Amino acid sequence: VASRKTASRSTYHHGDLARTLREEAVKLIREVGPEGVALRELARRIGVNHASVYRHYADKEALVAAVAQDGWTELAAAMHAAVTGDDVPADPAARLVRIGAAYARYALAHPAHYGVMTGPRLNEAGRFPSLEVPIDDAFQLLISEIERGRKLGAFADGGTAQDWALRVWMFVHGYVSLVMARRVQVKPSRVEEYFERMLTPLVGAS
Amino acid sequence: VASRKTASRSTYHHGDLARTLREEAVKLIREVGPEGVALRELARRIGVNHASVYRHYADKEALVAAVAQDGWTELAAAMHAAVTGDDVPADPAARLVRIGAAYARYALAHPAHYGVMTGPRLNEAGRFPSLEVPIDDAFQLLISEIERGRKLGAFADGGTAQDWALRVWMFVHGYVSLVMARRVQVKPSRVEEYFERMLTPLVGAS
DNA sequence: ACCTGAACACCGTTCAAGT
DNA sequence: ACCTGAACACCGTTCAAGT
Repeated sequence: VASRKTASRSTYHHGDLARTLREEAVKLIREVGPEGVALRELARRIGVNHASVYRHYADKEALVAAVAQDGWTELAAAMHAAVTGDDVPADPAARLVRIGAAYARYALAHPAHYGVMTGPRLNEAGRFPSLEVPIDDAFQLLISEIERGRKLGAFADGGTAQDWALRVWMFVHGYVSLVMARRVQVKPSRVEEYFERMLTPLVGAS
Repeated sequence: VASRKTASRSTYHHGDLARTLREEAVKLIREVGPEGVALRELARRIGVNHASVYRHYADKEALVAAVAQDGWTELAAAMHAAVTGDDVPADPAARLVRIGAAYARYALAHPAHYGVMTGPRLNEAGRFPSLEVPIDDAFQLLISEIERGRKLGAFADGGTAQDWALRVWMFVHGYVSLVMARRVQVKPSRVEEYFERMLTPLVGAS
């Protein structure tokens, strides 16, 4: 047949509209906050009819869920990077604090995106199971670090490895939320340093 | 002059519309979530013209801020009640855990209301300074409990009393958020018990 | 003084119609 | 196969007009 499958321009003059929508949504969210995303405004900025969004996402919630998933994927990667490479401490508690600090840094560098990731209960009805994949990945990193620590005698009391992983997640999310709400004044350059100072006494690192 | 200042019916046939609006808003938020409040729907339920809302609140955000303030006032009262009366422990860490558990219980009993209280950065531009009053009240309770504990030798390391108060606030908000997002499965009747089990190892109570 | 009706500029979603 | 234009049922906010 005569159709050209390889030509990038042959599919759509914007290239990959689904991807363009997600990227423009991130920008819009950054400007107007997690609540203010509007599909019509989004389409206007890209230069397509607003109805064409529905060719790529079932509805607004589906687009938002895709944006949230992109964010969790990046956040999980940042957490992994925090305990990969040189100058990573060997002390289990210190490693855990590092991972939490990387989480806090990502969230506070992308506050509106983080708002979309944690704000609306997107997968409450099980609509977007793939959203859980990077979230589980991030959580599993905490679990494996804690289990590694337990073999070395850390995090012995206070319940299971999961209990400890949840404690860290609860604390870092609370930290991020309070800094974001300006309940604590922290300069952007001090976000990680202050996080380490706050969490360390709780997990007993030196 | 002939006007009747004392007759309750003479002012408005709904009595106190501002109050009615806030109460109906709480109900509506409970049904549709923190995002779904609509002034027109609110007015429809009460039976007034939607424009009359603007006689009592400058805009939607002002009404939401008033609802949030009502919530913080109730939450602060619940925290005070947790360390008032009989069978309140004397141990400083145990008292702090009790206050946190009362916070968690209130938040998880009124999840949508709590979402309004913590979700949008309502006072970011300093529009609603009175919103800070009950929030400061709640925070001061944490501070004074911690300072009391410090005189007895608790919370000695790890920074100032404010650092410790923030740690507790961060943790309890994170706990509430993760339970609300169903990242942890906790039966409503076990919310306080599980909170105590999670926080106690972090603050070193027996 | 307080409430109403109409108007304005927006939304999300659907669907027949175009190419 | 993919995008468009028009329509529908909603919003928040404003304002002249009613009582």
